[in-house]
Amino acid sequence: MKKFILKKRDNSNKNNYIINYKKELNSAQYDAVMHNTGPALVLAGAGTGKTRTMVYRVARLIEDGIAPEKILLLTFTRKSSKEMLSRATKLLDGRVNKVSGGTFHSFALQTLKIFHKSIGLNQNFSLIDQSDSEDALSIVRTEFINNHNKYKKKKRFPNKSILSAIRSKSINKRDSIEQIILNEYQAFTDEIIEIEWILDEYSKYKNRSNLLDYDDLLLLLLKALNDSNVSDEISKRYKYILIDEYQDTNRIQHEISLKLAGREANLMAVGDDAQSIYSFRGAEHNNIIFFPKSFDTCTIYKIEENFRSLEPILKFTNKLIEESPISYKKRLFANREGGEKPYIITAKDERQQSEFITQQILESREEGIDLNEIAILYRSNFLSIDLEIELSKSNIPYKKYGGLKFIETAHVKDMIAYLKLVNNFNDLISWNRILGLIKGIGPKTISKITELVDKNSLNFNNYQQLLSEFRNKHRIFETFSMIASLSLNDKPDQLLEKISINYSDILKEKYSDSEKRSKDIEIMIQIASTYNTLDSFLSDMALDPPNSSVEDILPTDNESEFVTLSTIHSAKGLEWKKVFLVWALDGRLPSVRSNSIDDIEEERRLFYVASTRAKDDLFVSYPINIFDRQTGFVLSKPSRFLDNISEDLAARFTLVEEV
DNA sequence: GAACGGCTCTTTTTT
DNA sequence: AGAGCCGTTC
Repeated sequence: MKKFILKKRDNSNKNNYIINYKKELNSAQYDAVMHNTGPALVLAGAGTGKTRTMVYRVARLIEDGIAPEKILLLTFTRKSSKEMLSRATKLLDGRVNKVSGGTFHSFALQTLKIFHKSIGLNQNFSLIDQSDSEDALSIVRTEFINNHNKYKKKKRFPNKSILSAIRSKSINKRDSIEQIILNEYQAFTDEIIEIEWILDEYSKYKNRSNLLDYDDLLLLLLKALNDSNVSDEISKRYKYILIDEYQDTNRIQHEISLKLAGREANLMAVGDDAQSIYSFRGAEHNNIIFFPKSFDTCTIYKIEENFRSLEPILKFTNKLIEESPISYKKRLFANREGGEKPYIITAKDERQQSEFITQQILESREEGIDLNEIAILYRSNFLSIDLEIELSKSNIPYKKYGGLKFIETAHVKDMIAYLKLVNNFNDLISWNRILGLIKGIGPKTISKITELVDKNSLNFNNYQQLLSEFRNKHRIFETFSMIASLSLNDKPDQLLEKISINYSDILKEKYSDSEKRSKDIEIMIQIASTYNTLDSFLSDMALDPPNSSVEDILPTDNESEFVTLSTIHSAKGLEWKKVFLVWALDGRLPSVRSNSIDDIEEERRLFYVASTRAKDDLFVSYPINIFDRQTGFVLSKPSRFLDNISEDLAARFTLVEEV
């Protein structure tokens, strides 16, 4: 019989990596990158190279022979996932492109497409976005109110967006509707039964239409993962899981993460509890605290050296967050010395604030600073209006993030609705939208027609007989015959071309600015031409739509230099040399709508996220004497988060106009 | 009875 | 830009 001896494996080839990890990373980053198996939590403060660490870890795993498709990288937006992978590709090579991943929602979609059978999901489901979902809720709600006279006139019955928020929170926080109302919507504690009933009807409505909303994606993914066949298959597929922005995951995402990781639990969560800003979406910054407790052992890595900001900015932001009762105290220290203290600037009104910033940007341009290195950040979308006017006046090109997106404009949504019907004839939400475009057709007629669709008694052969009694029947017929002429086999851009021929009449009737809107549709067709299948186009439009606003959807390439205007939320993860945080006014940041201590603390973190975007210069400004309609108060105090900022941390100025 | 047009109000943040 | 309300029109 042969005798074996165990020979110690030679690990010295670890030094044969293509990438010199030791040299290119600091020791905290290096440790996280080299983390091998088992659960790990990486606490990486703002500007400490969190993305860099993830990029290097992906590369390192691949260099160690892990098949790239077995690495699952879950990120907060698809943009950040693309960015990470392209950076890792530059670092290593094309193998990186095979890494699996996306956002939780897009990953859920991919998985449900494969495993739909095991949870009894019809394959041809389509996705609806927030506003579609609210449309459906509104239909159900109106019907309910019409059937119950006592809600007709009197008091405030929750509107569609509140209903949507309640449902969404209940799913995302894994809590009952009743609990959510008792905890967060006390104004409606007397209507719990009614709300539950409406939300239940809404679910049925979606089921009949074969539609899934954002929350359903997560809920069904979790359901699928609870099937042991699915979860076994999944654990075979993905051996190493990395999750970014863990502080902004919610309870259901946490549960999904644990399921995905399976018994091996090669799960690395990365995040910073100081930057948790999505609690309105059910995000639970405590997830990051609970994370290690979900396992017997969990390695924790802290990365605290800040490479982004000059020291005075870091001192300022450290002070901002110092009073926050977050659990993991980090001490960020600066790698970059020099620079000036942040400016805190009082403007007498909004106009003056806009003019000042515009002037600063013009001066920066004179000094040779690239406009791409400048950002203006604000709490809420509508706070940018005056700035936009002023920037346009001075011919400063800008690109706006957050706010009304291309995909959310009425005409684009209309076009999408036609496409969805090609894919799914039972999509009642799209029928509602499309039929509503026809002149002479209102809610009553629509509900009669959709009822026929719902009963499966209407089709392309019999619509003329069934719908002949209606007023304006010819226009209804036109719509039907147009949709009938569309085929699933046509490419998305061809479909849109056909639709737009019919739609252009509607557009002209409905809008005074129809020319502008029909240009948008041309742009839409261009975007669609990069897709081969309707399904892929529609999925992307629901989960990964072009996220800048209408005007700058297509890079008007000759203008490659632009200032960024963004909500703080949309600025997450990004950085600029010069950052202007505007409207740092008590009542705007924190918003007057934030009341509880938790709300206020989240506003503080928002302030923190905004200021930590700055590399070299930070300007915090606020106008005073602003009348707030909601409260009836005049807002004239700077943000309370600036209260404890002493003169050695920031320099305060008042704008005075030169005479 | 159903749909329309014009008015005012209002705007946290997003997958 | 859009949503909701209300008086007017078909």
